[in-house]
Amino acid sequence: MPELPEVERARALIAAGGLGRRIAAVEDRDSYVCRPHAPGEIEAALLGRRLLTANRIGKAMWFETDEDGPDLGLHLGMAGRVLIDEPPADNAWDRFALTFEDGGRLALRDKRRLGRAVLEPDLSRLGPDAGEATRAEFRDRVGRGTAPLKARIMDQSVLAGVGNLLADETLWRAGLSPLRTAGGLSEEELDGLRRALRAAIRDAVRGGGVHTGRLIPARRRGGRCPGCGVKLQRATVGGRTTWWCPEEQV
DNA sequence: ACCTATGTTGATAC
DNA sequence: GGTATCAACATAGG
Repeated sequence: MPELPEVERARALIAAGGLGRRIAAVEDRDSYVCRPHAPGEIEAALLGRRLLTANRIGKAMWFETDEDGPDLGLHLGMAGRVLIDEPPADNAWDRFALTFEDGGRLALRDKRRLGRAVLEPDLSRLGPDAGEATRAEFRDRVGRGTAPLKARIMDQSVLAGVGNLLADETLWRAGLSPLRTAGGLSEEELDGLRRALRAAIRDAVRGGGVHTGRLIPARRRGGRCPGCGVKLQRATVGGRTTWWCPEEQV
């Protein structure tokens, strides 16, 4: 699930219901999800503090804490979700959790364990948020290199937040082939790509996730272009399964 | 049983 | 430096 739109919803959930509550306990026993911290380390740093702010760049979230405490970083990985004030999963899928003094709870529920909880997260290698990059920034960063366009927009150091599904949806909306060489796009094409990306993000945040996109339901065997009805093409591009319309995406 | 697939990221090799 | 590949994790399905 989690690409930029899902992460934004998780951030908003925490902003609305997770701030200002005093932390009474921390479940940080999963030393893979909490690496490189040892069990108990995150707990020791956060006990008695409260989350003050809920921030996001791309798919990365972080929260400042009071009393000059460390920031807490959360990443949803490939299958993570944030839950607030829900009972713990009986099956051990809650890989990290804060229990508040009032009895409530904030949990990172993640079967796959590819999510992350970490103190003082390193955000230095992230590009600008995919929804916030200015036109000049976007032209400059996306419109270079010899990698296929899809790989370029999914590179988190170029632009933060675009995942596999959002990439396919965006390229479809923009009418651009995922196979185009990033550096070969015109300024007009780059501007159009930026517009398509911002619209796809806006729609997905409103709709509840990137799955609510127009192309996404057609990304399956025999799927057809929602625009012209031709059979979608499938291939591996940038290491990820990619679907696109061979007619409309040039 | 065995192979493939799946929203991510990181290390590694060319 | 940029790009490509594989591995990390767990589960589902053909």
